[in-house]
Amino acid sequence: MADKATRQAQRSPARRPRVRHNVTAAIGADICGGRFPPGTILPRESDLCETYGVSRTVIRESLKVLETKGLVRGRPRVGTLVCDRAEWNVLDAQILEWMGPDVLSAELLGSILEARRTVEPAAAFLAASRATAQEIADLERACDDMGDAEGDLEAFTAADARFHETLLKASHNKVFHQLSSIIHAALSYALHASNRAAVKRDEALDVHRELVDALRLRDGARAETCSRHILELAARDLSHLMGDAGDLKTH
Amino acid sequence: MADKATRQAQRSPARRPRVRHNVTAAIGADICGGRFPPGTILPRESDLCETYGVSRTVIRESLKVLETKGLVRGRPRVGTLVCDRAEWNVLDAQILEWMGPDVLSAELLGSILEARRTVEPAAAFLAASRATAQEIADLERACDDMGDAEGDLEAFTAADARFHETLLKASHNKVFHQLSSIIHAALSYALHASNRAAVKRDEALDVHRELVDALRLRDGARAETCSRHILELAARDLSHLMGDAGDLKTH
DNA sequence: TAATCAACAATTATACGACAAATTGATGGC
DNA sequence: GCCATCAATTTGTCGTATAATTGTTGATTA
Repeated sequence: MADKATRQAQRSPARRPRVRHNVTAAIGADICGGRFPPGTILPRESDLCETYGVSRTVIRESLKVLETKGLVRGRPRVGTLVCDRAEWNVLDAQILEWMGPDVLSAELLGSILEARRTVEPAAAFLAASRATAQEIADLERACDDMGDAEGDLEAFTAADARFHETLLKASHNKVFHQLSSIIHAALSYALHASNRAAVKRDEALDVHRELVDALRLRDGARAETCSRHILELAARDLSHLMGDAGDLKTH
Repeated sequence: MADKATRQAQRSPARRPRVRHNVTAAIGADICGGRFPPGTILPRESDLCETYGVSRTVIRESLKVLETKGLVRGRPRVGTLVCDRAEWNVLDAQILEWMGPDVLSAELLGSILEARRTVEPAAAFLAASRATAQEIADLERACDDMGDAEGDLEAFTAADARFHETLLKASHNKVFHQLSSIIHAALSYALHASNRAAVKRDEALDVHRELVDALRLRDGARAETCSRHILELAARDLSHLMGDAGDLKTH
């Protein structure tokens, strides 16, 4: 998806009534992007009103939303404090989006990959016994879209993300399903930072299809193995991208 | 029209601490508790003002917060729609708290247990190589508190929750660390619904201590095994609590 | 008579101004 | 030099007004 008009919101002239939800994204992006570093107090609300060109009501609603995400903490008289990054809810899809591919730290990317290697194979195993026919069809459709993408890296990544999200959904585990956001973030990073070779994409696609086959046959063990294989490819991509910093290997 | 005298009477007696937080929790609890079932439109904002005795500003900020949690979705002219439970962010600590032990569905509890059995052993393995001395000391302290709790089930559960939260933190994986909330919820449920036998608590405590030993020796495999053992005990407790209906698989 | 479209109304979305509360820093007294 | 009191500043809350949006209803035409 196109990343909205996050910085358009700051640049808006004056009276533009179409900026209710975008102010939250603008402030959130400014915090995640480092314009308001953790530990600092951001400007008082009346100043933020002028900065973002909206009323204090909107500013306050936005700050309350950011507060629920653990990004800031408001205290009377002292102002709104930007929380430490450790307190940020990194499972929140919007925060990951605001951080963007450029700001995502190597540590966080490593954490996400580790989590995927833990969760996704388990989800694949569960999906083998629980996936509905519709979900399997959706997975196959995602594979087809990945194949049709050809040179379009963005379309390929979108289909890839849909595949993994559907897989988590097909595990019929509510906790796993909620973790889709981190996969979006991981793939989004890979999309922007990499030029994945076509060969590897083909290889990945083959394994994806094999996983769907395993699901259709209700073969949990094989589905789990396929998932591990997919993530191994992703891990290779990532470590290659990050200059093999070495922190990625689990064992 | 809001009765000004009444509101004055409310605020004058003592202090007026953080109206917004209470109102958000109240509406959230009413939604999670079933007073506003999914699919329904909740009363218009001016009515909510009277119901909860606050101004529309506070109501709107609360609704905005609930919207970010996926609980409701506001649309102009039509009102605020209560989203389906599938859209709720069940990883959110507050939502789990609002749902409470009575409302937590068997399906969600099963999902949480499944997720724990997937994540915690992996976290234990990682913690074996990454835990700091301070974290290991904290884990031991939690074990001691569990032992000191004796008959106090609440204190025991609190120490238990602190143990598992510290373990996830010691994995030094940001994603795992954020999942602490679901463990709190699971243990909170077990606390309110069960009368865990003292024998089992002793057995659990022994395994907890063994896990700390494994961490101290940097023995990842053994830590992982201990974690599995702990969760096996928890699973037995849970299935026993829920009338061994086998509800853990599906609905 | 039925279908399409336009005007209306109701409700949310946003804005603005005011006051209350609370915390912190300063200032004066002991 | 320390402590208590006061004032200032900023958030917290409130009330109302205006704009935007959409469901509804009624009219008009084929």
